[in-house]
Amino acid sequence: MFRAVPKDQSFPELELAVLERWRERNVFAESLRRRAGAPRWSFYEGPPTANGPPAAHHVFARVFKDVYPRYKTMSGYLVERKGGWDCHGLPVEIAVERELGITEKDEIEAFGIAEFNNRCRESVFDFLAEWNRLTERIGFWLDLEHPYRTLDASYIESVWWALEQIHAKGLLYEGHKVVPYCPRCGTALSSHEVALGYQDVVDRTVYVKLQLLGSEDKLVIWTTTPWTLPGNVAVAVGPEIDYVRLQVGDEVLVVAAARAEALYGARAEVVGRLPGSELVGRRYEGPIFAASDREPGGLPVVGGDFVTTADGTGIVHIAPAFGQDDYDAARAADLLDPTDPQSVYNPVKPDGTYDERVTGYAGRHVKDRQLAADLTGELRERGLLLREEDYEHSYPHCWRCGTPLIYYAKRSWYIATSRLADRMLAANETVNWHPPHIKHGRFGDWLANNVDWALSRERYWGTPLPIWRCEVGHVACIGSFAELERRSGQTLLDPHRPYVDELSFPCEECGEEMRRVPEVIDVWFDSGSMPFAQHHAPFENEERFEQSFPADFICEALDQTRGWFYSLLAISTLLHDEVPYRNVVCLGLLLDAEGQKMSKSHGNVVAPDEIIDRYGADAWRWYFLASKQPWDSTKFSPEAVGEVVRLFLRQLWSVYGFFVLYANAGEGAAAPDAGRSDLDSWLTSRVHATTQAVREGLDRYDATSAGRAISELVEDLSNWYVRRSRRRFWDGEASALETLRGALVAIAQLLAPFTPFIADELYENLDGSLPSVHLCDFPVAGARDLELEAAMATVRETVRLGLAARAAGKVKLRQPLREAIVVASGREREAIERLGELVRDELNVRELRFVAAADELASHTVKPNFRSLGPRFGKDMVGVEAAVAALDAAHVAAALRDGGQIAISIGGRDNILTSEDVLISLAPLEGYGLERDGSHAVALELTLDDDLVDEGRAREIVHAVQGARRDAGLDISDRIALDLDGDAELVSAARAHEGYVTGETLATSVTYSERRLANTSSVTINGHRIEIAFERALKAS
RNA sequence: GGGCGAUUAGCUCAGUCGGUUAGAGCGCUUCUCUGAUAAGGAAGAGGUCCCAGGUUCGAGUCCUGGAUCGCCCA
Repeated sequence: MFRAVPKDQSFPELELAVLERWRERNVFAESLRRRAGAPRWSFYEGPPTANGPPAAHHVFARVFKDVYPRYKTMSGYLVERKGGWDCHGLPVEIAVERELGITEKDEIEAFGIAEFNNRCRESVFDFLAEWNRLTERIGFWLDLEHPYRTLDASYIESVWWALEQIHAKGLLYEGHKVVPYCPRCGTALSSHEVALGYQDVVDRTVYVKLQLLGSEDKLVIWTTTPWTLPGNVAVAVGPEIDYVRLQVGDEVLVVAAARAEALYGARAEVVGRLPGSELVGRRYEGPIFAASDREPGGLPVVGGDFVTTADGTGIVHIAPAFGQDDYDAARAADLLDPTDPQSVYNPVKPDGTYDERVTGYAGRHVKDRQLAADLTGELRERGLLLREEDYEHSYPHCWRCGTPLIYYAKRSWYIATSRLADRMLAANETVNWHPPHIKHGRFGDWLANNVDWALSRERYWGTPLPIWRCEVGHVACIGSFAELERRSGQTLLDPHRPYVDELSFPCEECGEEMRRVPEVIDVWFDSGSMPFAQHHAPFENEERFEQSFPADFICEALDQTRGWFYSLLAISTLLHDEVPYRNVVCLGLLLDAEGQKMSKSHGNVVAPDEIIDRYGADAWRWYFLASKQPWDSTKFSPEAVGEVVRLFLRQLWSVYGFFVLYANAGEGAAAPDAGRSDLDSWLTSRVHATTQAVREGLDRYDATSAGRAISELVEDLSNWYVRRSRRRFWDGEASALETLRGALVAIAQLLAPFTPFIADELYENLDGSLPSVHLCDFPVAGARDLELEAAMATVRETVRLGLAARAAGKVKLRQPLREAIVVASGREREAIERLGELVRDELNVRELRFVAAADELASHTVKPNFRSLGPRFGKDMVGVEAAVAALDAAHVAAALRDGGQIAISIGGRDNILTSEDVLISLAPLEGYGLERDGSHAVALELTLDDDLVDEGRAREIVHAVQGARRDAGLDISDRIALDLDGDAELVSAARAHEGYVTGETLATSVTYSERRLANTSSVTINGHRIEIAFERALKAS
């Protein structure tokens, strides 16, 4: 006996029971144990930060992180799945700042770095329990007991090792980074802080004329930030851009041709043209503003690809201290040494005032309201000002104090990744991206435009940069705790600040004391180090690193192209010159039902528990996996998950319940077995086809098509196999039951990676030979019977047309009809004849009659098959179309139906067409009840005789009795004593088909008009009344 | 401003190598079937495949330009 299946099973409750079973049987660990020694398939978990609650989009990612490892495990691989937590970083610090009610760095230092970092250490795991609970609840199998944590000393030591390796290769240097900077607060802002403070402002912009040395010409530059002009060291032109020389009054001005009209209209005369490349290398009179440390003379014109003609003049003023483009352009032109911070000319002090070098403006604040006017005034007096105007644009402001930010060069430690850009691009070529456009699109572009990795952060809660430096400037990069302790002679209690900062040691070169630099590193370097750092390699477990590197599979959302996808690749390339992952699934964003990004501030965040408690984890997983391709953004609505439950899970559950009901009911009964039917063979073939499709889908990381293939199978199972096999189940036919059970077990195995709970429940009850479906080997597709699959498709099409004909003739399905006339011949006729019982039964007709041609019922039309003929005839298709149209359709249909050929003449040459090349369709003639689609057609004989009417009435009576039985709450196998009374037409029909009526209703006796039985009901059938009375009879007959 | 992606029925989405009359599910209307089914079946309504050019015998599909939306970067 199988365990009874509750019809209204709550899936969330079922899942909790399955989870309990997994725990008891230790199934996840067992699934790994059974693959010990098997080939490895490596998965890397991209670590989330657990200082906030998990949300819907985390579930989305975790479902995709789960499905492929489960599939690969069932397919025979050892798939270890070590969890991980990203622990450091500014978001954690900000959460603690908020908790402490502070916003400034000096407040943190006053509070104490040790205590501040303690708070961070605790805060980062505030929601750990919730993450662990949700991870388990959604069935994401991940080793949560031994996760890697980026704050652990062992992890940090591995990161130090990596940095030391990079330093040893000469790829770690101190340079400048131009960062958004608040001159009032004296602090740089991170990108998300900048995003908080954009405002539309009107700025005064100026056009400045610069005398080109050795020429009469003057270059015209444009800037929205006049305060940066004292920092000018060069101007940039686009080498590919065309420039014009304009005669304006007695001056010749040079601007981009594309800007000339916008700037001067038709007033200026073009007196010359030249490409930007001819300007590169010339010099202009500068510096623009006098400075005590700068000699008057010439400054260079450089080339820059970033120069556009969208606004301005096409000639860009370059102040490397005040813009990243400027900095990069100056560097590219060798105007500064990236490893020497002093080489960046920066006349502005960190407090936002000019230093003493700037003649006449020292001490003035760059955002002083009067400053721009004063600078402009001086330019006007010196005859350099061409024009000034207001310019409205969006500009970032400090979110704390509202001060306009300036872009300002700060010292920063860099990794020279740009020197390895070619290696990273080569590595990227070997990666299998899903979707593929990421490779050469978003990610490839990012790599091709690679700039050095700005590694350092002037913060507290992070992996400390392991660089010690002496007063002289000698640098030591420490790659292990042991080395640090050896050199310092002290014990390292905690590698975090402030403890690590307390260790110092003499410089090996000059003997001066070396102290650690104050910075911590970018958290992306932490997580990108996980391939080795998660195992504390190379200090220990080196073999575990080697076994798991590179990852076969990683999966994260699209925003990780600049994040983890990059940091993994960069670090792997820096250290090993190897690609760290082979397959990447890159998920789109999760939006709300209106298409808005989910965010706390919008208030449209969906709490995972709401969905799980209402519909269950399987439903949600199935929704994510099978409803659409995951790489585009997904509009998520809870109702859509509910739809999945109804359409897929309930349908599957219902078939499962049906099986158990009849398998248990027929237990012990010696049912005659007619053997496997064509329907059984068809179902088995469909299972094999689906298995093949699921494997192919999952092998190419396309869970969506794999899932849809399973949907179609369950659909076929429920709406065709079971529907057409009811009688056999009722009779307890062993081969039908066994076929259905086999199909359900196979479906459970196919579904295991997708909906692990319901799959396990089905397997447990229907098979159970292993402790869990997740310990099974994934099914392997057996041989398909393609001929039978095609035949069944023809039959189902025939049935569909027959039902349509019934509907058109307004004849109820319970009313038997004499015959159906099917237009079919050859292979199609064979198929329908072979499975004729199905067609007769489903259409409720006594006979099937075949006509080879529907000539009496319909007329033929023929059209060329463009798909097959197009490539053959190309331009001549117009002629082909005409030639085919000119053929006698009935003749063509007859000839081709028997496997013949026809000839058409194109351009004086005969061409042979086969049945492949011509599409035949039918148009019904007037006056026939014919349903047709393409070349298929079915007509019904609608005339009824008494015999048919009686049989129809008998079926109606059976239907009524069954309804009464159900209403009385009888079990399906209860026997009854039956009495029928009422209009003579109905009673006589029942008498005429007494065997049928009693057989169908499990009546052990039937009487007429005696009315001695308990349950009575009255039913009207086609205007006639019948009284049904029955009571439960003893089962023994 | 730059890059990437998307745009197909009221909604959510398929649409293979360019090929015939562009599909499914949901929702809606009507009918029907049912002793597993909260299901199923039939019919109907519902389409400027974002727009404009181009290539082609033939374009939802390829190319160019544009619009709108989203993401990333500046």
